[in-house]
Amino acid sequence: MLTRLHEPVTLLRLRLAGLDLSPGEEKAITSLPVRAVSLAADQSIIREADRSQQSCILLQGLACSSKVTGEGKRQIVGFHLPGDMPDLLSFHLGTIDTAITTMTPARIGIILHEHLEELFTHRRLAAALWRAMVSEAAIHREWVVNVGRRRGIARTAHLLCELVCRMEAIGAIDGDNFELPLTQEEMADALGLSIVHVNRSLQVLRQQGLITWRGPVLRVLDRPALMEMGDFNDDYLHLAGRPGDEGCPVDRRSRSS
Amino acid sequence: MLTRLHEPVTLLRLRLAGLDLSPGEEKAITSLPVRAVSLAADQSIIREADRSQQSCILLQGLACSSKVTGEGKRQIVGFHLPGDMPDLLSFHLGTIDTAITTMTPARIGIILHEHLEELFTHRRLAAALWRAMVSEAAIHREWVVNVGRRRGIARTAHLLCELVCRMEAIGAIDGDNFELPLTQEEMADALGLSIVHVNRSLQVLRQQGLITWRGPVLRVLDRPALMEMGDFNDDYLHLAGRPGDEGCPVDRRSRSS
DNA sequence: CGGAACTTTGAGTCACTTCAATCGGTGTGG
DNA sequence: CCACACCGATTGAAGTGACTCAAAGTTCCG
Repeated sequence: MLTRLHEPVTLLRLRLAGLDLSPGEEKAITSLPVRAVSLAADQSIIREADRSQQSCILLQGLACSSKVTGEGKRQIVGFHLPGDMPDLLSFHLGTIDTAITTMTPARIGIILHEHLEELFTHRRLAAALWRAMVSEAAIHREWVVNVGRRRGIARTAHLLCELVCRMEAIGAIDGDNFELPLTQEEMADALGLSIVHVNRSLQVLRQQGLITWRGPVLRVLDRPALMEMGDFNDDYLHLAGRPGDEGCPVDRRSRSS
Repeated sequence: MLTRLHEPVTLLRLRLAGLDLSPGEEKAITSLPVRAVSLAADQSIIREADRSQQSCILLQGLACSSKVTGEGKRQIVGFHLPGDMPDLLSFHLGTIDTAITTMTPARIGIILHEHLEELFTHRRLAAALWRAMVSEAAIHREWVVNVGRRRGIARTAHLLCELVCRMEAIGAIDGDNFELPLTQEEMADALGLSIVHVNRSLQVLRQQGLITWRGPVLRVLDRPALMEMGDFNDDYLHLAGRPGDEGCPVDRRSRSS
């Protein structure tokens, strides 16, 4: 099904949060040809064949990027939420060095690189994509710290905090509840821990009254305490509307195009 | 000392490896105003004050980005070699969430963001900077895997392999020797290990005849074996000249500007 | 009701850490 | 030129966080 951006536009907008678009920019986004595709859980998002021809935007559902070591151990290196463009880098690199997999049933919008190029001709849109890319890299850096220097319990709490904040930023959180349909195995692969250890870490968080996690719904009972426990500070997420995060010079200028 | 790009240009070019520049692009680079600054080892590269006003390019020496946990443990999240632009992201984000520190005496070139903007108007140069950014992110992802899923010895070997390959890519390697003036403490902070364990891991690598590391000079005695030991594959570095790494569509097109 | 997938629990083991001391090189002041 | 101090590398030994193995308990779903 080839369509124009309807719901996607609202998502793309979230990524550009804080930007009021000029008519030209508006049009560039809404006229972007996008093919919407539905996927089951645990499906690879990347088809070998057309790697360097297209990228996608996650519309609904949860996905992750992962790599596997020579010993067969999997490490998830990042989660993708609705509005993210997990394989945007293929546009610039021509290859992708991670597997990108849905973790829930999902819908993605596929955008051909030739069309994506259009967006890049708008400097402020290009800058917005830059910012998305750069803040993804910032998340990776924090993950290195998390996996490298925090022990199991803090590490687990930290990841939960990140997910809460990111979910919140895209409005996918309801009070203190939100859907987090991850298995403990997936948590383990994201945290560089064993399943058993994740299970025990979560028990501690529960016993201390910080969270509840029954079924797919995570409830954060005591956010400050969870952040404390996870040594968490959301600066690295570069969420919109923070002082010092004004974006690049291009944005601060009057609208062009 | 305000200067024009002399030696820096050769470095910037390395980043763009494989691109033959048009006269316009050539000029954009060589006319870029750059202030060269010499720094001692263990100096912070970022001065609080002008964070969002300028970025730098590392001309000589070795630097790293690091973060510190609430418990005071340091994690190095990436190394910077000559030619890298460690704080390029400040151009897009306005803030930097890591400390950037010299690890040896170093020279950096400081470029004002207003001048950097000039480069971004050249689409192929902008694309080249994108690629630099994106491949840095790819390195971060591999670090997450390394720290999360490989044991001490493999982890250590893997990092050495990365440094060898990156050094080689910028021509900073002589045969199998190259200058790697890191302390074991710095290695430990990069690997998420204790100093003691790094020391013992290195001993294994030496005893197995894979490396020699006396003083600041690392010699790789058996590269294939070291790569084997470190479960290393250099795909993620996206070094120039690899099949599938043709860069983005902008590059594949005829020169503009 | 049965089976698959996930969670939870227990117990033993190991990789890695921490603590603490020694060794070796290098620079400096006397 | 030597004594001392400092920094980094190395070693030993004890402790522990996290892993592995294995089994049992749950939940979900056809």
